[in-house]
Amino acid sequence: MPAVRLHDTLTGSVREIEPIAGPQGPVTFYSCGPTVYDDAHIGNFRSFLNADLLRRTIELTGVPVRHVMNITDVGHMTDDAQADGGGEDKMAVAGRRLAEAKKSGQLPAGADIDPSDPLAIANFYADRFLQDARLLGLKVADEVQSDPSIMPRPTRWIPQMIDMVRRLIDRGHAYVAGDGVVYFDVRSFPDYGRLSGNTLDQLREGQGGRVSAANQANKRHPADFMLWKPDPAHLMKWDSPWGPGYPGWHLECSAMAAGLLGEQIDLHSGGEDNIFPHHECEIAQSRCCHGGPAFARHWFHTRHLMVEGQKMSKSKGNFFTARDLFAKGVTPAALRLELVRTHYRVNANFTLQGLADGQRMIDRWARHAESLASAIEGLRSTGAAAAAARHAAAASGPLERAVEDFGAALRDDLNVARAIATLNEALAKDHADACPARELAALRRMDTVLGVLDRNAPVASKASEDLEARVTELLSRRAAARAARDWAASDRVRDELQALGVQVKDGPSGTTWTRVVR
RNA sequence: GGCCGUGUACCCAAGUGGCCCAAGGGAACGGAUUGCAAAUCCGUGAUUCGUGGGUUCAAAUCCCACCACGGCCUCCA
Repeated sequence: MPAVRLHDTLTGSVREIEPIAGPQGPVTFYSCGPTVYDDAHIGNFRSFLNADLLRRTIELTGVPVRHVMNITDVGHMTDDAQADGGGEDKMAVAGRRLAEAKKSGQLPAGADIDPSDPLAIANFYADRFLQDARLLGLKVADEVQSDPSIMPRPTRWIPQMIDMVRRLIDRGHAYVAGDGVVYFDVRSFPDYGRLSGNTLDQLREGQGGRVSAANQANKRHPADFMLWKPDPAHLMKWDSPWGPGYPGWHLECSAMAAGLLGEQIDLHSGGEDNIFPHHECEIAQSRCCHGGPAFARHWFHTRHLMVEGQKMSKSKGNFFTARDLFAKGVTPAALRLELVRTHYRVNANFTLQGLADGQRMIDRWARHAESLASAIEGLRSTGAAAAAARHAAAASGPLERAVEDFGAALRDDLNVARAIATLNEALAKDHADACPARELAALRRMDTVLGVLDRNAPVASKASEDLEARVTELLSRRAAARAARDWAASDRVRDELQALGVQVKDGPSGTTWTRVVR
């Protein structure tokens, strides 16, 4: 099967993925994962899910992927902007927030953690992230259960980071400044700026409004970034040749990618905001430490997610977490599709309407899967050997024929919209003569990438159970009214259900209901 | 100031020189169905691609200018 063609941020070109290990793979793929000071929001998940979509697309071509995603549990500083570390430790901020939540009884049941223990805070949010990620079908979050190394935590990689700092100093790419901080010397790496376009002569000191001249005094160049900060007062600290302190925040990915995947890797992903400075700095560190022509062969960056046409940011407070939406009755399938259906190199606009649009599409796919399954079951139970033989000999059905185009669309730089259109077109075609087993297999194969058929149900919770009980009670009242042909009473109950956000459907085989997302 | 991305129907969105009087989904509308609905199924739906020029036999697709929106330039996915 042809290889996946993918855009690469570094060269700006679309190229085939050619695994370092050879055409049979595996493809080595490192994704910048979440920080665990708080719950991940849907913008984070757009980036993680696009990485997941990429790895599933590669796997669809028959090439295995070794996908690593870190979980950043080191408490970095709120004012990392100052590059030499400043402000407050984010883990401490999270701890204070948790302590307050604990006091007011807002902590979820069973979450009895010590808000002064940074690792406990990190683990608390990491567990919640993994729950969300599994619901959304992030494959790496499933794999981590049998292979913990696949989602590494930087707090367990400090020796490797220290080793990298030492090597960078030895090779003349880093120095200890007057304030005792170890900095990377950007002028020692001529390619600095190639990824982001922020070359040293173009970089404007403090253009982001966050770097003050005073904090630059100790550095040889304003763009020099911190590798190790000695700070005995820091919440999390480790011994090092430069005194007890903590590592710079770019270092963890360089160390873990090299340790788990190799000094050179095939793919590296992150959100677009990671391009600079994070990935620019990673490239500098990794290449200067390990040598070699490249760090990652392909850089894969997902653009930001807007919400209802507005920029989403923590400060604006217009962001949703995955859990917020699950609590509203949004299915993981709908959220997954909504976050992945817009091409990764375009800003996506997240809307409740879009979520509903996608849900209808998924429901149609799911109905087809069910009807195919029951057709198979029907043939089996009637022992229709003749029909089975006819099906086996039948020409390919519409879904089976769509698989190739579906895959081709995805292989073309992840053209999800075209892939979905291919599927929808096939579904609208007549498949009366097609073999249901082969058709279902084809649909399932396409779903190995989309990943929606098996997560198309609302997430159960205490609230959803309460709602269900209430709805069941109202529905039986309505059924009684309908049996008595008391339409007025029946409609009153339906209005009541509507007020609860429940849509009633009377079908030939009884009444069903769904939650309306508002 | 530098780097980058986007502008296609009411909404989301594909299309990157002829197969485009432009895919797919949703909404809307019409029909079937229904106690009435919802859901479902069938059908309708842009002679036009931010604006203005240009190149070409041929442009949504290439070039120029302009307008608008978004991202990054050391917190951020």
